[in-house]
Amino acid sequence: MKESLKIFKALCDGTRLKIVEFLLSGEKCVCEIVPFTKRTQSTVSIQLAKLKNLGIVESRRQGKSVYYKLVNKKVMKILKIVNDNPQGDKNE
Amino acid sequence: MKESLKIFKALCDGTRLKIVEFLLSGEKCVCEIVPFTKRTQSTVSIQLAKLKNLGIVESRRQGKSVYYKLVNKKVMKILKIVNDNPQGDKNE
DNA sequence: TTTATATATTGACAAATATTAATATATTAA
DNA sequence: TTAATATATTAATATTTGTCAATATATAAA
Repeated sequence: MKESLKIFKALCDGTRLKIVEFLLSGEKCVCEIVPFTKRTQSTVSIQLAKLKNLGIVESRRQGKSVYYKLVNKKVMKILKIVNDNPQGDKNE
Repeated sequence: MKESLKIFKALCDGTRLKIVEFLLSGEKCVCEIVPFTKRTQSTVSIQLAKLKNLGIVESRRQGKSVYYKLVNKKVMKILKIVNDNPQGDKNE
């Protein structure tokens, strides 16, 4: 699949978008992500797996916990743009 | 719906992404978009309507033809980033 | 008005997707 | 080893989605 399409498919679901935006502030444990998203543990686990397959995040295990972090630079840039609130014009 | 989610939902389908990238080079007639995407006329028309509802494009009629153009600045910026091929690092 | 052309809409359908409960796996502690 | 905890996977289900053929609408030409 085209790289750009992969990125947009990764971000086009509310749960995944929320996860990725949470990860903007750094690596997070699944046990933190689940309550943040207000979804069940299985839902979050499934969506994390999709983000991983799409090359957006990476994970590492530490003891019983698994930590996820954003590894896609383009996604980081895109989220900055999207969350930017320009003051000059409506949408500069 | 959140603005960012709207943008990603707009771009997460192959047909819509192709249309939007085509429109990066300027306003286009539906009669040009259809052959470019290699989809049926009804499919293209439906996807154009979705892009319009999501605030990504606008249309104007001129005689029998309808022209569409990109009007979302953030989408333009995002597409530039996504289609950028950095040479320094894998993905700088 | 009638005909031709361009685009939009509808209805049907298959495929993809998100969600959850239940279960499995992995790790650590007892 | 057994029990407890954290995360992943599976199976079932409901919903959404993309596509197309057929039809409707709008405009212009004859």
